[in-house]
Amino acid sequence: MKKDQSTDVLVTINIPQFQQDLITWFEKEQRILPWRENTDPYRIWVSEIMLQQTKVDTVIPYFNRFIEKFPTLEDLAYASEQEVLKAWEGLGYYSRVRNLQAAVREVVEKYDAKVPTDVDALASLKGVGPYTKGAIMSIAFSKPEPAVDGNVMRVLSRIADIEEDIAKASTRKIFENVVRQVISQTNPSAFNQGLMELGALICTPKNPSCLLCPVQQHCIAFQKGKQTELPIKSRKLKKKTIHYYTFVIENVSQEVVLEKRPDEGLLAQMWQFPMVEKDKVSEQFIETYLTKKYQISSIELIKMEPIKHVFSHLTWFVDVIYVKVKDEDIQIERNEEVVTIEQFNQYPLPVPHQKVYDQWLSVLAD
DNA sequence: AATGCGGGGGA
DNA sequence: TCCCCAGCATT
Repeated sequence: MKKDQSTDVLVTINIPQFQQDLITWFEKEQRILPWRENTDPYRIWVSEIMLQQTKVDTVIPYFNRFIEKFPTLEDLAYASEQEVLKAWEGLGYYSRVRNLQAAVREVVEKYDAKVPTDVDALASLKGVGPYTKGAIMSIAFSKPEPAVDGNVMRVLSRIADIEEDIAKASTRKIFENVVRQVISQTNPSAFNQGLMELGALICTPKNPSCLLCPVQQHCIAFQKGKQTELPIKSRKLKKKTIHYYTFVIENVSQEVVLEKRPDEGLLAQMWQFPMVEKDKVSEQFIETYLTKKYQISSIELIKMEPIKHVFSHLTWFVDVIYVKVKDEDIQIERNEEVVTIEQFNQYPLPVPHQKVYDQWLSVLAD
């Protein structure tokens, strides 16, 4: 059974009062954040991409370094992919930055390096979805477009007592319709940011601070005492696990082998210590596998600390093996390189392999 | 409509 | 442990 959410909101909320309460609170209480220094569309854009599924505190240092390195849209467009990936190292969801650079290059070519103010042009850019489009339109261009993220769905589900499952893709549109009805036409930027800031600071997932809430008087869930029961969110299935061996293959010159991951999929185009699924190589044949693959004869294998790494959809268990090679030459494949310690900072590594790298360094220090 | 895609922090 | 986080692309 479905309620008519549109009517619900309209008859229940004093919209002008709600807008004023929210905006006044936001203007007064908003956090000082680097991307709030101005409304440069490029900076807003970068911040919005970084903030996807990522907390503000995590983003801040990345944003500052990124903008310092790529101050303008054109700086980013002309940078090398590897340099850009390196600037994103550790932030996760790396396709975000590859899409961002592709989009920025398109803006340089098609729109004279100006972020398009047209909604559809903006939405057509790689990596710019319904949320990011609305965020840029409202924050950078002051246009009254909805920008519905997880915060907004949580806040509005409580304000308007909406019981739709926010885990479902189709639910976002319901909230966009709600926002279209209640958004401030005169200050859509502060309104949208206010909803999100409220979700981050007051209307939190657990233990919301309703007594401090600037829009408490508008909140149906609070009136009903059911604020902790909203939003409704179905949970998802268990993760898969994969077991790997990874090898720190060090030659007599204290260099190691790195391999580049494929162009698509998990951790695309990132670098790692050579890794193989345990299914493919049983423990007793590791030495055979290595000597054959790298065309070497004299090696010593030393077990290091295993690593567990949890992704959003799967878990890696990685056995780390330190391989000291006595041979002069190592035969490597096309996607591999032999790297010195000094060169390491040029290679973007995912976090689990940064941990391997740290282990290797501490061994060398002994 | 469902799934793949990172990583960190809080309860 | 599980959940959550200023989501998007692909199928």
